[in-house]
Amino acid sequence: MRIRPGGQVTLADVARESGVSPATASRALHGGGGRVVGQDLRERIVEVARRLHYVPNAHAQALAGGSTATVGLVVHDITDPYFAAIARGVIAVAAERGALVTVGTTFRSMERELEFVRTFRAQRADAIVLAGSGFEDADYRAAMREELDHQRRTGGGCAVVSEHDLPVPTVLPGNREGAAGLGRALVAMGHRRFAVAGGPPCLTTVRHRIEGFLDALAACGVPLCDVELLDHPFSEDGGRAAARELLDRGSRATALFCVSDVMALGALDVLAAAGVAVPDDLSVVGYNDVPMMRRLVPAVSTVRLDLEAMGRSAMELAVDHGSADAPVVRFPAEVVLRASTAPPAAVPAREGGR
Amino acid sequence: MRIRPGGQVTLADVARESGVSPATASRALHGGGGRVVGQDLRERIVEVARRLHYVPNAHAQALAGGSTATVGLVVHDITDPYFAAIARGVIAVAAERGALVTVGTTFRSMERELEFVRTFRAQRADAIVLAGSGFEDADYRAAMREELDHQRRTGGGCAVVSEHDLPVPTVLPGNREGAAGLGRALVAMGHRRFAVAGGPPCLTTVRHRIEGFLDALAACGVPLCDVELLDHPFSEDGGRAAARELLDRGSRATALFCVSDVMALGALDVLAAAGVAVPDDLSVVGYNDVPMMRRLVPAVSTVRLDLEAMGRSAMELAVDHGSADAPVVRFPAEVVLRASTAPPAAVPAREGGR
DNA sequence: CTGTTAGCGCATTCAA
DNA sequence: TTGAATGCGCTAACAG
Repeated sequence: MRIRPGGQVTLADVARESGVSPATASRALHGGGGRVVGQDLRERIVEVARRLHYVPNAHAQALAGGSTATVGLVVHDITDPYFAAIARGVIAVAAERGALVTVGTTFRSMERELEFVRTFRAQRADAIVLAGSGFEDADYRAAMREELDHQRRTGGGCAVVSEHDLPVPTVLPGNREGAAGLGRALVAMGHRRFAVAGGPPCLTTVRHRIEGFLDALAACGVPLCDVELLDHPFSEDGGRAAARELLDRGSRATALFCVSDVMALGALDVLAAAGVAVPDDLSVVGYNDVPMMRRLVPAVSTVRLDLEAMGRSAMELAVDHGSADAPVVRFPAEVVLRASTAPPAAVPAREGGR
Repeated sequence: MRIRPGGQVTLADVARESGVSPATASRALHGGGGRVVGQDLRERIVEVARRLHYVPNAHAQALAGGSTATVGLVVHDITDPYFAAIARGVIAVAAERGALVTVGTTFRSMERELEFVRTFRAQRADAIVLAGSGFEDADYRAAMREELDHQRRTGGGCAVVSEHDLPVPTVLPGNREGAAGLGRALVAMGHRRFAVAGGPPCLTTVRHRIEGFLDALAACGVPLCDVELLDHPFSEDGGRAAARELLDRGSRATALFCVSDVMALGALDVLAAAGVAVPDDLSVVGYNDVPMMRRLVPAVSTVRLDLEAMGRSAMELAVDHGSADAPVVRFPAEVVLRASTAPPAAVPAREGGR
């Protein structure tokens, strides 16, 4: 970025122009230190500041010991409605507390994620919130742990959303349980052959959802060897790729579990283009219940998470907890069955199934 | 926010521990000033810094004359896909240039918008981008003009998306033309009686779209007194309210123009619940072509704007232009007719209409 | 190549 | 109530 030339109006300018000392100007403008400035004097100073368009230098203020009133939020992709909803919650609480939110977008890169945390630490953010899924990587985890550790040790707050396996305040969405509930619901409907469109297993969220789903199937007596695992990016395009793979390999699955709504969106696109009828030929489910899912035709079955509340909770945990404790707040997941799921054609809705 | 207790590891600590001067440590760690530090010495210092978990204080760096590599982005609502798309463009370009983006969410309050700009100025942001519509308010405009003026005068960049009538770099989406094209298309289809679900006319974007639409209708000979103006908030809920008003007053309109897709979404919800068939009973159109519109059933006719490109362009304008010039980059709007629009039932698709 | 000196703009001790 | 002095952590001159 460009170097900024001088030309700023400083507190000293305001003080000189008002005929007072910088200290007095500072007190008049920001009322610090419990000290009070004479009514008329203050008014005069404020007036001069306005006339000069004085804007305090936030860096100087921070450096001189004041608070930065800044919160760093790390997300994978701000255009993903999942993160948008969480961000909304975080921003709302931050606003209530007079803090500004800085959003860092990592596009799912571990290096970038660490880099953002370091940058936020450099900015001395009052709190750092990690909204994205953690990675299944020992080095990453150790590095992140150290960063957050120091963040807290130096008086800053932090919180993570999703399982990161880090000793910091954590907001835990029901991933295993929700996916398990979905699995049971599908089995109860009569499905026996499944495909799972999963993101990369290095994402903890992905792994948990898949495990929860498979565990439930196994518990219901479904042979897991019949489950096709489609491993693709955790994105709309990834969903598209998964659906294409499904089609290409001539899958016999009657139900497709996409580990996120966004992936389901992509998959549905490809399926529609290929003439696959949902749910008649194939039932499709997603995860998160972002607002769009209920409006599609057919409306998409999914698992509801109160994303905005999770964001709010994360922000609150981040600012309200010292380095001592690391509370965990769990958010329940609720299976929402809609029109994109139906008993498989081969197994009419006969009672009892099997 | 909480005050941050001390405990930070400083450059001085690293220097002392390494047995060198702070200046040397600074150079070794950040390689500034063209000066070079001896290979082995540097390595030792870097090692010490790592061991101590040294994180430079960004405020001190900024204060001492370095760049802040920070960009402030002001939006009305980050969960609105319109802004999410623009933000994505802004973030992408900022990332290319090594800058971090700070997002401020105003929820359409003029005061908050000004407050964010002041805050970004206080943070000495390298650039400030206003992504939301401007307001039709002389005081607001004058205040914003002064703020941005000073931002630029002090070496910072800035840019606005949408008509703000400010002498700064501007990205202009086709609002009047797009809305006019929509109006003509609807008239060509045979529609004569219209309703317009508009946001508050104090938003410049809203006013331009409505004016463009009405002008086109007038040019086509449609009596404007037959156009019902529904004035509601510029949001999904506003769209809902507009549709309810339409229903309540027993409107005879055959086509509903919603000034944004998000409003159209809300309106469609209410219409569906009320049993109004789209497009058979009522044609509905939106604006912006956010990704969801093409997936709804019926797919929604709208006006396409390349939002992400607009965001990219704004960011580029902001950093590449000094206070001298204020270029205007126009982005074309393209009418996209889909299934939510059809000739009105009363006027079968007879050639020529009228 | 490295150390020394001097501020960046502000809030906050202290003294008056 | 106000003013003077100090230092936050760092970088950018200058010397050496």
